[in-house]
Amino acid sequence: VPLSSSRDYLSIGEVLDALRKEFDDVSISKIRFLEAEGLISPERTGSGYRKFYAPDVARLRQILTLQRDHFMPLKVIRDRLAGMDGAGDGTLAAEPEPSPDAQSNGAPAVELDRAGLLAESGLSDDQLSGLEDFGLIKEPGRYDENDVVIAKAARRFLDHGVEPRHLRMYRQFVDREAALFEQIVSPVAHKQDPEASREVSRSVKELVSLSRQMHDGALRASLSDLL
Amino acid sequence: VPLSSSRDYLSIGEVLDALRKEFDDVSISKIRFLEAEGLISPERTGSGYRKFYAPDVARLRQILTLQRDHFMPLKVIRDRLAGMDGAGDGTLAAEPEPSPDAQSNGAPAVELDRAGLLAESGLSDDQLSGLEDFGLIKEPGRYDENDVVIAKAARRFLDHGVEPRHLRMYRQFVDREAALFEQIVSPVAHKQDPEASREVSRSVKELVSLSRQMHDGALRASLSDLL
DNA sequence: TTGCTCCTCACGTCACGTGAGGTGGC
DNA sequence: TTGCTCCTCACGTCACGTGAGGTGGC
Repeated sequence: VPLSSSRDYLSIGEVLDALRKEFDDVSISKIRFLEAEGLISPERTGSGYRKFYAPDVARLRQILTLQRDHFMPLKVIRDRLAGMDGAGDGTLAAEPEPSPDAQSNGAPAVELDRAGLLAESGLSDDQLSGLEDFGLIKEPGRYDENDVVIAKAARRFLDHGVEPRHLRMYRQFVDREAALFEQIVSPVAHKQDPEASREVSRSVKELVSLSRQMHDGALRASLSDLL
Repeated sequence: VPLSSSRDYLSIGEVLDALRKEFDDVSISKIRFLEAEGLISPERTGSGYRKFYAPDVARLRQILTLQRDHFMPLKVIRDRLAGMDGAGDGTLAAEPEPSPDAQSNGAPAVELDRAGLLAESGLSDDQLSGLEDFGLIKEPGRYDENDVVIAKAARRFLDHGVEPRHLRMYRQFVDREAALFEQIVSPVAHKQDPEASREVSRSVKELVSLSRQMHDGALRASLSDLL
């Protein structure tokens, strides 16, 4: 969106035009609502018109992404962005390296042992071993939230007569996807600064969301005569 | 869900249990809300408990499907179901055979031409041709809602530098999945009665939902170090 | 008898949309 | 000057969720 030479900000309507290609649910009233809720704070002209500078638009884009791709409610988005505002502006370098397995995003970090995963999923010991044999669960003795999702889905697949070996294709496919996504973000991932790693995380999250949509759309299309 | 021999209906809690495998956003308060809004009218016991007979559960399932898969607001669903109530109860035989591509479940049946799909997705003509070349969209000149989902996701993938040929793997994988699901339901699918075809549709929908969960869980697990 | 399930009714909430009535900018 | 964009403020709405206070069923 080329800016006119005499202005370095966008009006609310211009912001709408700039964002609606990316976010089909954006609206003027939504942008005003987000300001009323304290999520954005654009400057004003003398006569009260909102002025959106590049960082304002970037922040809006981030909010809309968190809503769309991570189903995050506004209250959570507000808290998280407030936390980032307080912690610095992205140019810090002196923070102690966070431990690799500590989730920076405040995820509940489920940790179950084998018995816990069996109880949670309803799988038998043998069935879980089958999933581990085919690479769907990595058998470290400690299982996280992804393992719970996988185990529960597998359990219900088994009810339909699907066997663990059939599920191997998920492992194979996901490996190919993950390799593609890693390749896509690798130019940024190899940079050292902390802003780069946040950008990688954002990109990967969006790619995961796109993957789900692509997979779902294609699968429904394939099966439309049975649906 | 096996019914006890002395009852031929389900309580609201039993309905919840029966439906939540298929619809993860169903709740007791939601079911009660749907009654308050006039979308369902279960009978009551002498003491006021709701009684859900098979047709009530079927109607609920239909409402939830229209919400989830066709993003239909309740007002529209209500009007549509009211129209169908007036037209007959599903046991008619004198209706002219519906044409094979007419959706039996009242889907809005999005139909776009090529220009419409391009406008809706933001893809260029060449990009859409690329998707068609790699089998993601079947180029009949008429596109449905699945094509819109696919095209929009593809558009955003392209923004990330993914090329149409990379997306071919979705086609390949989905073909394998679809073949597995068809094999699973084939014993029932070969029966002739109409109840069988409804059961096939229900099973396939659940398999699609399980597929999404399995895929999502495995992909997030694979990429956890980048998330 | 004891939980557990279910009931109603009022109110709350989340994320906006609508519309009246008015001012500002190229 | 004339549309067009933008402004506020009050109210509406959609789809539920919550919680109090109470009754029913194995």
